[in-house]
Amino acid sequence: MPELPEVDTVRRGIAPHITGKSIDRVIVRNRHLRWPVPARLARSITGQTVHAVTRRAKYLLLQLDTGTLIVHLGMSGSLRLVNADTPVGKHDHIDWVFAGTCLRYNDPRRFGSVHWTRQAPDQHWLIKDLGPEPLGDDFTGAWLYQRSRGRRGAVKNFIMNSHVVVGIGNIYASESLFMAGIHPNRAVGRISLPRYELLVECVREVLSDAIAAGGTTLRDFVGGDGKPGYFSISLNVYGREGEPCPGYCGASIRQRVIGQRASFFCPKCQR
DNA sequence: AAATTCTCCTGAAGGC
DNA sequence: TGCCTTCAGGAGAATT
Repeated sequence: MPELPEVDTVRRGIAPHITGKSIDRVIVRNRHLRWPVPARLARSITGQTVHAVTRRAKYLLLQLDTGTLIVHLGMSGSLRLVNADTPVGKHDHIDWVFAGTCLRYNDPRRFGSVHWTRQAPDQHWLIKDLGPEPLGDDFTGAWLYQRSRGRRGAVKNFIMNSHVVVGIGNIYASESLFMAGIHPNRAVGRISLPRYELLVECVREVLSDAIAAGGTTLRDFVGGDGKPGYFSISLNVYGREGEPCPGYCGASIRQRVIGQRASFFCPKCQR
């Protein structure tokens, strides 16, 4: 399931191949995604040039002449660069055909989405209320501390809340909290400012390491160059229930469900 | 307001 | 070519 590093890996993979090119044709084979693909999509954007490929949270933003395509990969979506004559596979929903290449959107589980807007992307309803980027200057320990006052939830749910900070999915939430030595179930109101400052640094390190390495995934993810984005990044705790803590503390990694999601942690190192 | 639950969907995994 | 059940997972929507 693509997390922010995977989405950014896709962005970097496709951008050089489509930036500056015009969309010759749009083929929508299956409109059924999380929200229906706009019926007038092809008519709206055919002939327009891609000026930039950027990212906000896990949304990919393709800036065209008169608006922006907002693409989300859900948990099983992928974008691949193929030849226009590459045989169409199951769950290939959309082609954006350019001169010499074709951007193909595939999403077996249909949790992804494609929107077209003439608004500034920051004004779009999917994006306007999102919290700060985890790698941006607005994401600070002071921000987390301030936002956590008077709240009672578990810190893992807190940092996965897109109104608090975007782009931290289930895998990297567990990894960041392990690195920071904070128990995922700890109440947000019972974490000090210095610990939030440490957590921010750990989130940044985990995400930027993953971006540098090309993104992590468990399955389904395919990079913009058509190669699997999968790489054996050393996840310290995620999926490692029962294994020894990488901190050599002698304890073993535990799993429990927090906020309906599997969470992995060391019961000794994380408090 | 904040917290919790529900929802979409397919394919993988596991039991038999 | 085995069939059936269970379940994960992003994140907005609905509910409490």
